[in-house]
Amino acid sequence: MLDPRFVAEHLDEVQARLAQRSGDFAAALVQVGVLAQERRRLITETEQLSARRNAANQEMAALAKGGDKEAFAARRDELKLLSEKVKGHEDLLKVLLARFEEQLLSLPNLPHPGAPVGKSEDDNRVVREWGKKPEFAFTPRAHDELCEGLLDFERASKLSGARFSVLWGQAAKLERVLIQFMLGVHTEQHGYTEVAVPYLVRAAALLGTGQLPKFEKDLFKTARGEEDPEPLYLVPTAEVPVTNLHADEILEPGSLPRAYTCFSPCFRSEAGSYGKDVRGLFRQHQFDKVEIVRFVEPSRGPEELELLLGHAEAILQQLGLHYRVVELCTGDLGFASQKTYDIEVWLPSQGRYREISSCSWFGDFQARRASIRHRPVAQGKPEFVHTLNGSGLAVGRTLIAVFEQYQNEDGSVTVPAALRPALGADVIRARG
RNA sequence: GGAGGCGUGGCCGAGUGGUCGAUGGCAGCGGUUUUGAAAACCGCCGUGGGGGUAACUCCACCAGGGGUUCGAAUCCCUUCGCCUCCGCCA
Repeated sequence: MLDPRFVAEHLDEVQARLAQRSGDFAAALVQVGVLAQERRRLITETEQLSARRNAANQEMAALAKGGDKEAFAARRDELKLLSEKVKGHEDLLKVLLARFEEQLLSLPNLPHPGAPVGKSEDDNRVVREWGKKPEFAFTPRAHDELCEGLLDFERASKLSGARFSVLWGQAAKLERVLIQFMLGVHTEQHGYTEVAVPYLVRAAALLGTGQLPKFEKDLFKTARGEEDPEPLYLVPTAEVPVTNLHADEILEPGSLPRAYTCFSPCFRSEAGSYGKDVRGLFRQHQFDKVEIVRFVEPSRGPEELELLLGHAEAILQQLGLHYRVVELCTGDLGFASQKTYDIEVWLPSQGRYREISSCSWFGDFQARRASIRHRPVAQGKPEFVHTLNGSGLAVGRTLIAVFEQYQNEDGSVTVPAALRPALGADVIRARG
């Protein structure tokens, strides 16, 4: 959520910066401006009335002690009216505050001033490339044509429909080994604390990270019985439970930065992506991901993003996978993010780079929504932290990249050196 | 699922419906004392919001929501959470 005060006092600037995003927020902003003024007026009025009532009630206490019944009764009738007036104002204020917050929650984060301005992913800025495109003496195949029999979409469809997968044998094991490898690197080399969290969360958690209220259609929602007053949602990313670990907390001085890594399956309805990436593992309703999340001091935001990005890149480097880093332009930025780097891995069968990680700096946008604060100095005022997160990495897509970049002419796949001991094999072959 | 109990500030723990945002203790912070430390003593020590350059001031919050009342931490209803006993169970 944006700072309500800042928005109210800098409507033009906010309008200009949001205009760089995709989507139209002009109308919502006008609403916010009007509501902000109305809010201030109503608060002042309500509080003045309450102050009057409070003072009068103290006189009542004295009268009650004094025992002057007539004066007490007369005053009481008068005060009843005042009390009702206060209640009326409080009700109005409650409604207005709810509307104000609703509008604010619908606004995305302001793009960072340094972010490249653009409309779509074509305007993203390439930051760097790492490694070399693998050369093949044959036409490279798509991942779902390699190691035949290990990736089973027919049976997945029987169980759950489209966009699910079943992995057999060495593919299943590779998935597990990749997870283990990634968690190992982040905990042992990058100083992250591993955490295991629930995969079903309340709406409040999704509100905190920004998936709700706007993107409910992208989520899987569960319900206990016909009418569930508090439905739970399947997590679309571990970002949600992990970031919200510190919701409604004030972290004591010296406790930042905090760095957590978490494996989780991720569930996404992929509404609106019909016809996109329908083949193979690339876009699934359920996929595995290792996430890295950082809670940091606001002044450290920029360096922390570079650090986090480096941690995600390290996985690809240790696997020897060719990739590039792009900085998202303002039009391609996610709802909650102010600055994002995507890591795109090279897929020989498609002849292009595809997203395998997204590393974002949210400023205090999520911290404000989830109320995650820290105390910079003992006895000092709490302030919002900055949150960052990134995929480190999407496991299924890493499996795709390994398959494709390490493929052999006979359809087998050479195992990257870093994974050989854990996998217990140098080559993965078609199912016998 | 059945029966009972409990939810107060970082923690513990008071609080006959009327200056209670809340006594007290612990922890924390600052200071005095000390060669140093401990102890002792003094002071500070919740969050959000409104107004003000500021000093400061006002409002709200005693699990959440609703109600009674001139007035609610205190009474009533309700939801949630925790604990104990019984049942069921991976």
